[in-house]
Amino acid sequence: MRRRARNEDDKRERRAALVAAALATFEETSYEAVTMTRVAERAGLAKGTLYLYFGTKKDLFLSVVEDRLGDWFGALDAWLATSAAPVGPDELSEFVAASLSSRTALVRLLAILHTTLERDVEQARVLDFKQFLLAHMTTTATLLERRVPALRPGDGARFLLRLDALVIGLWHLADPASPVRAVLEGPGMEPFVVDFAAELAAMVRALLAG
Amino acid sequence: MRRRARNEDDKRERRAALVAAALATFEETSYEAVTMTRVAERAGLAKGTLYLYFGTKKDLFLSVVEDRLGDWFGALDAWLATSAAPVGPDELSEFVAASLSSRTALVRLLAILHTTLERDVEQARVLDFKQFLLAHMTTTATLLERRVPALRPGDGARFLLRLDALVIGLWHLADPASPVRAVLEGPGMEPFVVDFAAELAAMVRALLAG
Amino acid sequence: MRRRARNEDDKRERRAALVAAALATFEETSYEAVTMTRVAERAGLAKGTLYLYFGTKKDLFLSVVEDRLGDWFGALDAWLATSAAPVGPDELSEFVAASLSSRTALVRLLAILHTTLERDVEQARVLDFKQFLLAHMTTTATLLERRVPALRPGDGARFLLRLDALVIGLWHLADPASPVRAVLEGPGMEPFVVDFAAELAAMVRALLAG
Amino acid sequence: MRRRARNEDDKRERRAALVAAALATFEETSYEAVTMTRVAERAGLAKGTLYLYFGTKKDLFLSVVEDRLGDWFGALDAWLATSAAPVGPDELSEFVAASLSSRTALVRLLAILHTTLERDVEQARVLDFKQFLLAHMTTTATLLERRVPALRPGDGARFLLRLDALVIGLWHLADPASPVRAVLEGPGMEPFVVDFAAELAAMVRALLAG
DNA sequence: AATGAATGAGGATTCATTCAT
DNA sequence: TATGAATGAATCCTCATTCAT
Repeated sequence: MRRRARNEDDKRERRAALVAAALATFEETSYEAVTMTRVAERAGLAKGTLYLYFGTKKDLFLSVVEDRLGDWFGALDAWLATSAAPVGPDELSEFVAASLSSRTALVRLLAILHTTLERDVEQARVLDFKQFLLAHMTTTATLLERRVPALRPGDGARFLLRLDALVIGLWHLADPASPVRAVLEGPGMEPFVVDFAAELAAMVRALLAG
Repeated sequence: MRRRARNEDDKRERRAALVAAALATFEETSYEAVTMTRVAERAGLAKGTLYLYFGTKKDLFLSVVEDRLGDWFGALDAWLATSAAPVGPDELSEFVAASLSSRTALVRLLAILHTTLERDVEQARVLDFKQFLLAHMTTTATLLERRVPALRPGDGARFLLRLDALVIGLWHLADPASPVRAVLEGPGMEPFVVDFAAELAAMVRALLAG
Repeated sequence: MRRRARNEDDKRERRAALVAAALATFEETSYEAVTMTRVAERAGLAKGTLYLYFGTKKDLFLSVVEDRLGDWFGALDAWLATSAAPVGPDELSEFVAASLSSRTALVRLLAILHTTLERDVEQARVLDFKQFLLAHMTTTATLLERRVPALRPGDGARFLLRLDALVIGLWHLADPASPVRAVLEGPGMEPFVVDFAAELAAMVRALLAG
Repeated sequence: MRRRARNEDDKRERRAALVAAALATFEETSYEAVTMTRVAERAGLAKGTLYLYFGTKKDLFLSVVEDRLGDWFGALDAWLATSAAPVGPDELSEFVAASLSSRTALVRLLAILHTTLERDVEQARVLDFKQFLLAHMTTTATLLERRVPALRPGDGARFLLRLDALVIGLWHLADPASPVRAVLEGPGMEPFVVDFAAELAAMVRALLAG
């Protein structure tokens, strides 16, 4: 038996370790392939213990999303806070595309967030999650509206939501299953091949321009 | 035993009946909830007979997608062929949003196409499906480029692909699971509420403008 | 539609063609993997036609056994009829082992004859099969008793039956499934490796001597 | 819910109970007719619990074989260890035939071991099984070589393997399906009727003599 | 707090055989 | 005779979650 987590700090640490274990396993495989047993083992704990910290698998993964999303919001906020100079559509779209392309796990999670992770979850958990999102969105929206002239006051949150939609949709297209990938290598199939980063940048730019 | 489908016409008809049964069942429930047994029963045939026409559940549903997508492409093509007058971004985005909003089943299918229906399918089936798509896309792309000034030659196919991405992403946001829906009715959650048709129209317009 | 088999000769020919198709398919795969559809296709006929000639899959395969067994009995009889000189245990066991080793299909069929082919078959079909066997056994037994001094009058049939047992048992040991084969290649596993021909010859010799 | 098996002893006991349930069900029916559900029910456990102890149906039945084979090896070893007097071929063959005739389940399992139970199994499981066999064979072979003059040093293992072949082959002949049994009761069919115990004893004797 | 044994729902698929044409 | 469309039975296994200890 592992050392017991008596105080709040210990618990927080243990939660973080479990989230990290879930993330690492997810990065190697897929959401379906991640079993609660594997996560617990990876964290060096028993399955039952995992359930002391996260009530369900979806609860756990919503926490993984919070973790990764927090990381990304943090990076974006930091970037926006670097200076006070106006940020053009090109600059913003490039940063967004690059910062997301290098965070594959986050993108993959967003692609299943609404269809899988948010289904059949306790309403209270959803509330927590949405409030977490809301807090980050509000902060970042404000920063965006301040630095990006293309975004008028009140457009920040909408921009982030639309970005979410673009990320989800483009990832679906850009990440074909292996038999599909094989087919798309054939002649004439070029129209179906999507470069996630490039296309995301282009569409974000168009959005800011349009 | 049902009357036998001897000639090609009978068979085509029976295939169509099975696709219709699958579609109807899907419209009432979800992809997971559709069992091959239910589909067969609904069509008044034995399960084995269903497998005579469609090798797997995914094969069946790819055919449903082809059916619904063909229907939508047909509607779009017909609309584009109505006159020869230039079609503006507003007009096009409105038509697209309206034609898709009234085709919920199609949109729901697109939202799971790449993540579910195209996974673990025979490569040959994927090839058929993609060629079907390609044929429609090519036709429609040509019509679009002819009628829509905002689309320059060669932009038609890309437009359709980006539209696919938008549809998928926006549907994910616009169709929350019921506990999520409940949460989104709370105060301050307005930023998360997405009106599929309106948002799709807006983003398509932006895309054509940008 | 294939030319109809009107007279008895045509029918016999067609039966033979179907047996040959079943045998060829069996040689390439396994009993389970042989489907009635494949056999019919291979013979250039429809499945329904196959059922005009053989009531069940087991009926078909019993006929394949009759065919292959007839061939082997013929070879043995011919060998025994070559001269009138006494045949020693070594000679006989060598011939038996060699003639069976070169007839893999027959051996594989014998290995599943009693457990699979003879289960759930019409009694009438079994009677036919056994009478076919009996006729051959009687003939060959007589020849054996005449030429092989080690076999006293009345021992021929029993010898053939014991040979059947040996063939079945040794084939089971000599033909491991692939994961077993892999394990048997490991150190210390030599006792489990069986050379069908050699072991059969040895055991037949022992039987004639004992 | 059944009392939980916490320590190793409890688990061993539970494994044994499941093996016993499988064996009992097999004795009443056939391998195919034994469903995992029935075995679990018989043991008073849930299906999932059964899979906690045995990964697959074949894994379970290989354990049943180990159980029954261990029992038989034990009986043989005990018999061989009774005294130090030389054991003649007649004595040995009688004991072998009798000990196996009274262990129908074991014989039936051996008859399907190589064709069914050892097919499509994890290589690791096969390795375990073969090592179990090897251990018993080695022990018993040594005892045999010590007590049975007819077996020279090094002949013990081969004897056991040949015995396996005889058991398998003879059981196939001695246990006809019911329509076959009916046919064999007819006139002239006596050559096909096999008395397992008698024939096994005779062939073992011949083997030791030859 | 920690453990890990126990639970049990849930569905696609194959193919021998039949029989309407 | 020939065809091939229609039939339908039958079962293993996974893994999130619970709860006794």
